[in-house]
Amino acid sequence: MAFEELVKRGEYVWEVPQDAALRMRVPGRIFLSEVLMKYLERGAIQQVANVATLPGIQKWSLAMPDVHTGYGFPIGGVAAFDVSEGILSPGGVGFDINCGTRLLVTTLFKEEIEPRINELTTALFEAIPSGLGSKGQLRLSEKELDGVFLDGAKWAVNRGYGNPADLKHCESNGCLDGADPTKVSPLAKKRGKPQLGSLGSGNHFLETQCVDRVFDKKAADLFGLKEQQVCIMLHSGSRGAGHQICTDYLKMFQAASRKYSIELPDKQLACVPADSQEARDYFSAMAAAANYAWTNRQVMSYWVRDVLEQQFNTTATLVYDVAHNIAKLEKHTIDGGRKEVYVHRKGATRAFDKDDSYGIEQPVLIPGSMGTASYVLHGTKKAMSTTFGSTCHGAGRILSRKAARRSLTWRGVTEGLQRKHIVIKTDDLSSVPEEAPEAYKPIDEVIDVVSKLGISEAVARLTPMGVIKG
DNA sequence: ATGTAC
Repeated sequence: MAFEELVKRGEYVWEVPQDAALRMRVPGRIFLSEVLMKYLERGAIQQVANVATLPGIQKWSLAMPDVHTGYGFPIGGVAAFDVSEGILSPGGVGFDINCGTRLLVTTLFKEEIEPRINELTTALFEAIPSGLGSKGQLRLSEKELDGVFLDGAKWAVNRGYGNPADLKHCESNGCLDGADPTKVSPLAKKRGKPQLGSLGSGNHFLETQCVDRVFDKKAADLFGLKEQQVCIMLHSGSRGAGHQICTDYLKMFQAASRKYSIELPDKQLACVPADSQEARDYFSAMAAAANYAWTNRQVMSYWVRDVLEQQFNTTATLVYDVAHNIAKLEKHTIDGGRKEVYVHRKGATRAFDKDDSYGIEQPVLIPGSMGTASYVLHGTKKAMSTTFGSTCHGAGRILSRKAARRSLTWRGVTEGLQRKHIVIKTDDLSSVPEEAPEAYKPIDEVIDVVSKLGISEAVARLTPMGVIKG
């Protein structure tokens, strides 16, 4: 599968034709502008085609404009599988189960924060543990950890880490049904237990941002966002627990794929029938990891609020919290009928046209790369009919971590941030070149494509003031 | 992404 085979189906819509020789069951669709086409990897096209061969796939194997090559499924990939004829695949969710984004809005405005951004960033850095292997401040018992897996963000709110209103503003209210801690391995529990309330590493971040532009005043007002207002954005996931759960089930599914005679063009696509015991077990463990991630972001929000209270005698309101690595049981209209499907979103964000948190379309949060803008959007009807209610998840990597380290320096990147008056704090200096804006696609272009496609609509643009890098 | 390896 190569570039020459892509067929233009519309502005920003490129089809990967259904190739019988490859046993594709549906065509692929990749959403790109001419600018983003330059970054498209051959491997990502192949992965879109590979996913199209999996049993029970509906309509299309999709890739968002921030697509890049991942483990089995592309990052930026969306695929829906029939609940009875289809499959579940850990590679379609990703290692960092429920990696996601949360936005809090403060009562402060840019000019109030500007003179104190250094001390605020330092205080946040000291309050929220970050980096590889970082541990949280909580000491959980086995039983409490099971509670986190079962109840998600509600577990934290019940213990005073936030308020009940927070839950209303989380995707799925911060808890996925069907979680079962007995389906989580002892090793995954051991890794997860000390880490609750920690940021992690890599592209995870905590940023102090300000609203740079409002595009949709009605939605922005409802979400509580005004120009120049200061926000805190968190990008984090399920830490070692989710990673271990993914590893455990991938290993199990390698053998199970053979048992169920599922032919795979790539071993990394290991999967099992959606109605099998193995699939039920994976879904229960994945939901537990998803709930851990929501609890993790909820607990970190508590420490953010604690810092705001101490430093500015104020607090912050939760705007929304989205998952962008998850499989969910959803009903969609497919070929005129309503159908239950497992939607795999791997580096893709839910963008429903309805949501009960504000009574309008669902808020969508898209983090940019370090030093660049982030966006608040909302979902659309068009997303419901063309992408199973999904949109992009971020800028999307273009340089590998290694390539970024080779071509960029800590000093150069930090100076670039300084020129934009952005303060940065990190324990891991190697993360600075790896997460530099130059290592990612231009976020404004990605947002432009999803907006022009109509699969989400921009509400506000946020620009960073202080960055904590994991 | 990740106690950066089966």
